Amino acid sequence: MSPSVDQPTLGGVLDGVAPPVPSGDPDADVVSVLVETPLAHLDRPFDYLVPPSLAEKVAVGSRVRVRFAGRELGGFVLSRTRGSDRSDLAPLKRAVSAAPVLPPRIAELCRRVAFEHGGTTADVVRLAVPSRHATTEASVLESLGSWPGPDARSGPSVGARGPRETAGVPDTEAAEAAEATEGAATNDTDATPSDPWRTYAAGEAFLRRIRDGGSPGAVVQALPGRTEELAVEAAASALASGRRVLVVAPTSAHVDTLAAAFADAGIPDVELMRAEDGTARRYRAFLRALTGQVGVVIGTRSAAFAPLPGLGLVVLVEDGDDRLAEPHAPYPHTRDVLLSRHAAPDGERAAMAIVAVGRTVAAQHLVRTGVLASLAPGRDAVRESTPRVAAPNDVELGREGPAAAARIPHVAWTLIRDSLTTGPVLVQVARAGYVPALACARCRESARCRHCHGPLGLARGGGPPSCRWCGRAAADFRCDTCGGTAVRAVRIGAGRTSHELGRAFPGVPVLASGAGEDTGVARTVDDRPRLVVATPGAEPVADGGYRAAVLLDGGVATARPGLGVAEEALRRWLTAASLVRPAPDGGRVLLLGRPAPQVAQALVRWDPVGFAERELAERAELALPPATPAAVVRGGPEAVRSFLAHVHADSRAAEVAVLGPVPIEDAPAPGGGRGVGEPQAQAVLRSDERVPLGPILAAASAARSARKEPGSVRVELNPQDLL
DNA sequence: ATTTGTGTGCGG
DNA sequence: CGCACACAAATG
Repeated sequence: MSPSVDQPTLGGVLDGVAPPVPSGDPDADVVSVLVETPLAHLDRPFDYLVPPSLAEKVAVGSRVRVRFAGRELGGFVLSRTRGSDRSDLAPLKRAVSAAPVLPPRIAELCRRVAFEHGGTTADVVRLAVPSRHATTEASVLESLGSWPGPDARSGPSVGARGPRETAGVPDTEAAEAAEATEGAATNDTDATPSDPWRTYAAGEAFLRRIRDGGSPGAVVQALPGRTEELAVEAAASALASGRRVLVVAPTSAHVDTLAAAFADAGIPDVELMRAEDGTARRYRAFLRALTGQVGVVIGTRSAAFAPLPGLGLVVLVEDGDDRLAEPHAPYPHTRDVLLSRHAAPDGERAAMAIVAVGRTVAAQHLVRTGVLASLAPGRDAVRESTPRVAAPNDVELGREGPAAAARIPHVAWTLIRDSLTTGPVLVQVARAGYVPALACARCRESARCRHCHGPLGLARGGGPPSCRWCGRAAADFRCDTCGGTAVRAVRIGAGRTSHELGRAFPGVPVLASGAGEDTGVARTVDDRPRLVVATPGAEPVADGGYRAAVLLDGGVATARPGLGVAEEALRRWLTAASLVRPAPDGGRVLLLGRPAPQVAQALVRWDPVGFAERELAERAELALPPATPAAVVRGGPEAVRSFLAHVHADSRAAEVAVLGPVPIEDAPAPGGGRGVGEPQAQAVLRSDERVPLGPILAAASAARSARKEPGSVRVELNPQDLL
């Protein structure tokens, strides 16, 4: 984010030398159209005449079809004016619909996001506006009477219990007026004590500012199980200020849980927006949000663009989850989209709360740069509401001796056995296929550690097989069952591990939960004793909380190469540990498998903020994102080379370091999985923090497009998987 | 990408 | 001079 840079403006007057065209009709009905062309150098609005026959069906924000470079393309009306400085305008070909699906504030949002990521506005609009569903549109139109006319300054009125409509983006005065006149009527907000926010020194002040129509921003470290309450209370405050609320979470399961919490709190007019809902449902939710019929939208990634009028608060839940990273160009992260709705000077200026059990390095960077405040609970609150965590080292595990019958380290066996007497126990394993696990080459029985009988696996970087439980290297393997000495690789995940644990704890029901498992993902389990074996992200919530959790594969999670691996490991452990009862109620967590000590300590001390701070400092020292912005450029060697040539020619790029290009293997070709085996190259651009990379990247893409240079490049800003 | 405009070369 | 082709620029 760099608000100080000059940005092009949608619908702005074209610069450059004006061609000597005669002035057109001063009364002509003219629209500025964002044309859906894939050409990067044509990312600017174009004017068209509105033929009288289409005058009624065309509105600002509506879909149209236009003739462009000889072809008929789709587009969106950005603005409508009388008269034009040129007389040779082409007429609109067709008005697709009167529905103003791309209102100016969302068009501006798309343009800003495109600008920051070096992509085109049309690409971002494709992410923001769902595909049209005519039947649904007709039914919503009928329930509404009519779409707002082109001159309407606000959407249609909302239901009696909904928030008051405010004109466009409500300014502080409008919000204050709403509060002054109707604040007392909505005081069911005050009837609900804002307990979860009292955990934070600045929590109540944060809520008060939202209620007063302000737009504070904060990153909040949530205590286990409190995320939903935090979101509900913040939303109630924004609604009380006469503004609307957007909540974005990584998965449908998160959305369901949040929706249930909002329903319990009696908050009306909540709409859910999820990618998997299908065209009709999705378009319906979108139109209801657009027309001001809902006060709160809760959704997954694509909901970040929800066109809520009078947006007063955006809440981002669990921002470290990789499902919030957009997989389509220009790859904007949900965090960046929502940040644009919070902090952009010409944006909607909504309040913002990033609520997560952990703390991402990216969020900590926003704290460090003063964009968002940091709210973290005190030590006492943490001790009261989190389980006791232990991460025994080799020595501690080694002292156990070779407990012959034990199939897992004695401490873990004892913990699981004792905890199972009163309720469910969670075992977190790495995803199937993620761990290169080993089996006896002869009898296919899984290869076992001779000390603790844990399963053997191979580290990613090579080296001898080692135990996934105690971490000891196993140089000389001998199969317990058949005496074979050779091993072979197998895929091992929740299913396999649950089978093994089932044998270790006969009579105990075992449930495997994971995306790649036959049994699928379970969302909840009851309070009865049970072993639950889950892969990260697929942990069911236990009624009453797990009595204990054992986190296997700790070393696998932290030993992989790559930026953000430690952060991701800690996030996964915290997520699993958050499902365990707090320490005062006996909750215990055991982290096994030789995790990196600093990361393990961050879990033991339950200190995600401190960890993120140290990680951020390290990234700053190494000039890595997010401390230092970086972009990855991938594609055919020639395409990458020409892209870099344009970057070098850009005077703004004087402070931009170019690393590479280097040949890479296995990279997916831009635009899909095709082109496997074609040579690929990668370069990394690294910027001085004051030089935003977005416009430089966009200019290089535009130049390549204008010159019809062959091939394509994939440009991604601050990717999670750098290195 | 497609169209439109401009320049150049060569045959007439 | 007129036409065909090549290349560049614009695309409303």
